[in-house]
Amino acid sequence: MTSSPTAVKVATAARELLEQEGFEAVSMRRVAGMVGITPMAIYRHYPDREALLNAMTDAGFEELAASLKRRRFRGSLEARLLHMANVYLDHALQNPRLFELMFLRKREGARVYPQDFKARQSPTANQMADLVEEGMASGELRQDDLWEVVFEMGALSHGLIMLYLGGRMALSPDQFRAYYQRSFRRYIHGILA
Amino acid sequence: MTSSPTAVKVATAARELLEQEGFEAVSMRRVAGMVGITPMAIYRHYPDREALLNAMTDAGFEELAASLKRRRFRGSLEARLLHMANVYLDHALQNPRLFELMFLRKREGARVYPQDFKARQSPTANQMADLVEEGMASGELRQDDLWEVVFEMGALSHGLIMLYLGGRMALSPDQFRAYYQRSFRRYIHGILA
DNA sequence: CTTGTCATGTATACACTGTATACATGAAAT
DNA sequence: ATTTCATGTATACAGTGTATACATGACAAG
Repeated sequence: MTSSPTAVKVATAARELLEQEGFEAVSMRRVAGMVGITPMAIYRHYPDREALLNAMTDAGFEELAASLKRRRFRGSLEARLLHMANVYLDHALQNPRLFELMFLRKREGARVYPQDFKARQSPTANQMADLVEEGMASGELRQDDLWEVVFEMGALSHGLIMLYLGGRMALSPDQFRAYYQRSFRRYIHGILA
Repeated sequence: MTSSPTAVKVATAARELLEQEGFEAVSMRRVAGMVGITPMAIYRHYPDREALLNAMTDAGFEELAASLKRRRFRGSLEARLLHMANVYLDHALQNPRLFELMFLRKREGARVYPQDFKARQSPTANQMADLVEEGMASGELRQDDLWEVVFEMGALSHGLIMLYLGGRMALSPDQFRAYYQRSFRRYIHGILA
């Protein structure tokens, strides 16, 4: 748990490899080579490759939560929701492979809907939930299941981001960001006339 | 192109392996073993493993398009939209691993937004687009960018399904289906009071 | 000072992967 | 009868994760 010096060297090497050559390129041998140790030495710090990858995604979640916490969100409820979604998007665009790892990979210990979210164990979702709850309390948002709304906003967000990062949208980052925001607005307002 | 007998044997063996043990278990050696040929014999029918996987996802898209075409959708616009989304969901729940393969994996030749969709090269999206277009024409839906709406409905759908299939939601299939429908309705109506 | 403990590393080996290369076989066409 | 060609096999190589056994060096106790 108290990560040793080489443990963090391993983690940062792995992260570098991840972002530059993708998930499959993160092999024990290559990571070890970058750090200057033997492949088997990694096993002194991580039980297996899976655990190494998990450590990277954990770090990713912490960063995301931190950068959400760092911001001050002002303006209308809608503006704040959009602003918050944008922080998500920033994180995704700046660490695309890590983002895929965070949300695509099946892994033990991932937060599970609804219990872990209702227990407020997801720092990233909590912030969104506070905002939505406030909106429902003030009457600006329709009374509804809080966590259903929050979770599906996340699903829409990830759905779009995954398709974009997966190369299924021929848009520049700026174009995608604009579309992403329009999508969010449509979700909030609905598409009915 | 004109797939030989063994080519389809290989494909069906691969598909079986996929649904039963997951994507990583689909190895050339295991598939070959099931068919009763040498691993290298597969290469007479598919250039490499990647191509074999692509063939499986192509088949998946064809099946999905076919089962969409088979249905008759009636009732209100909203009912028909929901019904259509449900067909998607059926396909996902019945072929979960294949579905992941279809939408998660990065692959050459995947349809790209917006050009391939506007050129109506996605049979599955076309059906959704027709419905939305009709709604916009009749004035039931707000005038908006047709393909943005269609594509983001797909993104919401995939986002939810991927999170569910990825084991991030502790819901029974029926519970998930109900949530999935509520999400869709919220997208259509918006969440504002 | 010595001795043992323990964290950290190495070396080797095994089973598994995709696939390049070279060769075999049998059916259909000339 | 001979050639051609599709289809298969056999072998080998480079890569993977990781189990097992051993080495080394810092530090604490006697």
